[in-house]
Amino acid sequence: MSFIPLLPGSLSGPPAERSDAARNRERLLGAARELIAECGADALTMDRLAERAGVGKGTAFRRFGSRAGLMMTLLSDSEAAFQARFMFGPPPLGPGAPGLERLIAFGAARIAYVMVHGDLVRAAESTAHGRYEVPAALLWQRHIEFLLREAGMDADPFLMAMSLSATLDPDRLLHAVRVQGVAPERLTESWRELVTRVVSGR
Amino acid sequence: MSFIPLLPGSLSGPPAERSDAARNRERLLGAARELIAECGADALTMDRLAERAGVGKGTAFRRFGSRAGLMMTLLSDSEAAFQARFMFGPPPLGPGAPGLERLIAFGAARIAYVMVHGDLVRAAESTAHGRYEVPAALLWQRHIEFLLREAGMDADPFLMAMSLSATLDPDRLLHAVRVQGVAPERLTESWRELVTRVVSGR
DNA sequence: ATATTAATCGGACTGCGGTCCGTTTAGTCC
DNA sequence: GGACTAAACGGACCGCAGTCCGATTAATAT
Repeated sequence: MSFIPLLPGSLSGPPAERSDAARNRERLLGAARELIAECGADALTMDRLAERAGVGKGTAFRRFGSRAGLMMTLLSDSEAAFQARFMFGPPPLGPGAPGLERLIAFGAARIAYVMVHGDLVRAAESTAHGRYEVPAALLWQRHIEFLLREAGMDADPFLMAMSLSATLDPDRLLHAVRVQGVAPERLTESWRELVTRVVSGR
Repeated sequence: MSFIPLLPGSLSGPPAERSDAARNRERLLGAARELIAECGADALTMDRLAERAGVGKGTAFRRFGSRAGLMMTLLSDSEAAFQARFMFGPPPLGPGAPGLERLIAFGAARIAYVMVHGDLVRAAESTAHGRYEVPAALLWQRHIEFLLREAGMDADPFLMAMSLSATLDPDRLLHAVRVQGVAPERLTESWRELVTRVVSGR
């Protein structure tokens, strides 16, 4: 008679990670955080990362798939927290407030988020095939679409959500602030104007 | 006594191009058009281009600066024509119609333009430093800003123009059509809704 | 024609993201 | 402990955009 193994396998997760793989992942994440703290996210190359972590280059790619995948992993904590805030948190960001107010709050929060995690977000989205397939971006867009419907917008909420997402594109936001010298509060205010007009439009 | 040379120099242009340089530029442009016709713009690499043109790689870069520069050169004719249409052409695209109608027409024309020259436009904008510094994109954004003012928009026309430009971003438009299967007419209609609400807003 | 000079030429070179594949090793079963 | 296997390892390798610099050549002055 044999007992059913409790931990690895069977409980429908990834079939457990080998110890050396786990160790190397931690090494790589640590090295990545070090390098970013020292030289910024833009200067992080996969070669340097592997060298710093004392690991082969192939290992770095097998763990994270790509440079963008690594960046997403580094962001995942703060990103999950952000998602939790607008999906389950207190109003006006979370449920409980009218759609328009939630939209305004969402844009403001996203702008603030991008101002903090800018380079990381940009690096995470700069994947060759499909900048718009990034799960987080899709979720945000669907959230905007939902809020638009909630606020009574009837004209093609799907494409309207796409347009509004484009406005919140990290690349554009960072360019406006860092190159054109636009104050973040001005971005927030403009977003408020935009969604107000779109929702209560015509 | 010596006459002032008529052609090269003096008349404040680029100091004339050497004959071999001109010949190589034509060769490169021809080869580029061939390769794009055969395999599409995405498959055009600077190595293949130089090889096909029977020219060194360095020459290709000196002539056009970068891959994006080459693409811009290839587009310059149709782009100039497009600019002429909305700056000097007949209404509603050109001057003579109310601001809002010109805005609507502009978006429609730009969407149509991107549907035709899609890959080339995308390749021309995918320059490492500054996707938003591309002269044509700047001109479009300023044109939108001007039309917004014309239509009586008072709330931060600069940033509103930026948002609307983001909606017309070639990358996003092509993704919507080619990956998500959105019909171009639907994009045009959504643009009409968007600018109408933004202009006559609140 | 010859000399001068400055622009052009071409291909070797760099750094990058990403892939491949022969080798090593962790976990398991006896 | 020893044999087995599937996974992980690592670094050589690829294609790419872009740079560099010694060799070449077109235009000009003599």
